[in-house]
Amino acid sequence: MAGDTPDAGGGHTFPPSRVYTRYVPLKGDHGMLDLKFVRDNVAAVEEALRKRRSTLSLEGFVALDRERRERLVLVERMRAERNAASEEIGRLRREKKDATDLMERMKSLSSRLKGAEAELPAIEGKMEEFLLSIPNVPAPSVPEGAGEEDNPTVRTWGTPGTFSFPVKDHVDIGADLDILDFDRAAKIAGGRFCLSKGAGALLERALIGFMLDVHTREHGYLEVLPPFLANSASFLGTGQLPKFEEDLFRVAGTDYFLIPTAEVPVTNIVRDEILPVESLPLKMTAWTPCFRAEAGSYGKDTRGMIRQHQFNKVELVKICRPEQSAEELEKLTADAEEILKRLGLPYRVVTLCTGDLGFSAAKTYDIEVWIPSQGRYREISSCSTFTDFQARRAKIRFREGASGKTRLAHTLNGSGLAVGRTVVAILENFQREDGSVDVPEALRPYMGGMARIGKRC
RNA sequence: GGAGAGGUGGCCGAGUCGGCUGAAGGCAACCGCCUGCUAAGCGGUUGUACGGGUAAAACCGUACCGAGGGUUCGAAUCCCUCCCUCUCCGCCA
Repeated sequence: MAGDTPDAGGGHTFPPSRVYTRYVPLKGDHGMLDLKFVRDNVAAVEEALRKRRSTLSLEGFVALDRERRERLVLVERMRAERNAASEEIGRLRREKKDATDLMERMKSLSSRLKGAEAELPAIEGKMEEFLLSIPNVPAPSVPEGAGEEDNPTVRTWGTPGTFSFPVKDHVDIGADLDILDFDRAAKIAGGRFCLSKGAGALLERALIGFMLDVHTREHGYLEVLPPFLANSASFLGTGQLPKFEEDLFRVAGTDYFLIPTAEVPVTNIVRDEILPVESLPLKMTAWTPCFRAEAGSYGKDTRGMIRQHQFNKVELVKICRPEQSAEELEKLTADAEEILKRLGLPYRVVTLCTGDLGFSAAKTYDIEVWIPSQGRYREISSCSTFTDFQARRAKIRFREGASGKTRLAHTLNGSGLAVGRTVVAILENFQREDGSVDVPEALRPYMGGMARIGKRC
């Protein structure tokens, strides 16, 4: 790469783990995430944290903020004095007059100023770290609750089928049909990986094509194919960093992380940009593989392809005006649901309660598909609005036509859908007594007309 | 990997031997004027953040010319480090 200077090791130097591209505030020098909002709404933020069952406390932050402002006033007063004197010196010298007296005095002021300035970064660093760790404030319509069990069901579609024979799970179905091979995947990579073969691989590819086609041709999304690795600044923008590095795979010795969702590269397409208002809502869809470390989920869903280190997903991302975001979330969720309807898979939609809400989200609908072998619904899509949370971090703005003012956009995203889990749902819901699986009508054109997956001969 | 060029405001683009440059000039946008309509033309306005101030404004201050550091009374301008982009050569899907 041009401009790089080899170090002693002959390679590039990247930030060590946990050191990220510094948060760069909006054009400012020492701006904060939403300093004013937090300062002016301490009670509201604390209430939001309580609802989220978070242990974070604003205590200390308020004092830190006061201290910062006191010092800032001091520093800025000194700078003003210095600037005025410097201008005076310039004038004197242009008039060929002596300025050594003033210069001497400024020399001492300048060194005192340096001392005063030196105290600020530490305070601001602490405040910044804190602000980056505050989760988004839940939307007013989000029900309060402690966890998963408190998520209310919004609606249910379809009826779980009944089987006149003992149902098999997708692992057995896949093994019997020789289309899923977890043993060899483990040999190649390890646990939580899958190798699809024959109709299994075709099914996965068909689903990706089907989903993308519906979203681009019928729902008006622009298809994008982004990088599958992204840098730390991008992850900071969408909120996966700095708090959740342990969930990510990092490429050793680099600033690159494997994306855990297309949300990261796609939302960051417009990072640091001011968008023309008429381009909103911006709707994009992308297929990507997703990579997740799944640290802390040991023993959970170890069997099968429900929880993998790598899985395919078709993602929906929207960038819109604040006034549009509530409605756009409903539409986005409906767009994801449409896929399940066309595939004929029974599902329900739940609203995540405050205690179950993700870090960056203000409101989330989970779409859960029926899994016969488990006798319950499992998440297959998660549709969220982040309000201006990601936009603030990633500096995604738009210019209001009338006032000419820039405003933070709202960002949303949702799976449309998780492809691996869709494969699971299809295999299990459409299995037949003889071990074969019916291919949903909508998918057949994408599978060369194949109507049923049977044993290979 | 080797060699070179460059990163300035919404965009393009000047910045001389460091000082009066938040930053010329142009475009775009907005507000007036002019004009059968449109186009052209004329005049004016238009960055962001933080802090102070205000009922809210006005207003005042500070910072920001890729990022970080240094020199200096003073840096877009000088020095160092890093990042990124572009061009050519090499290698490669």
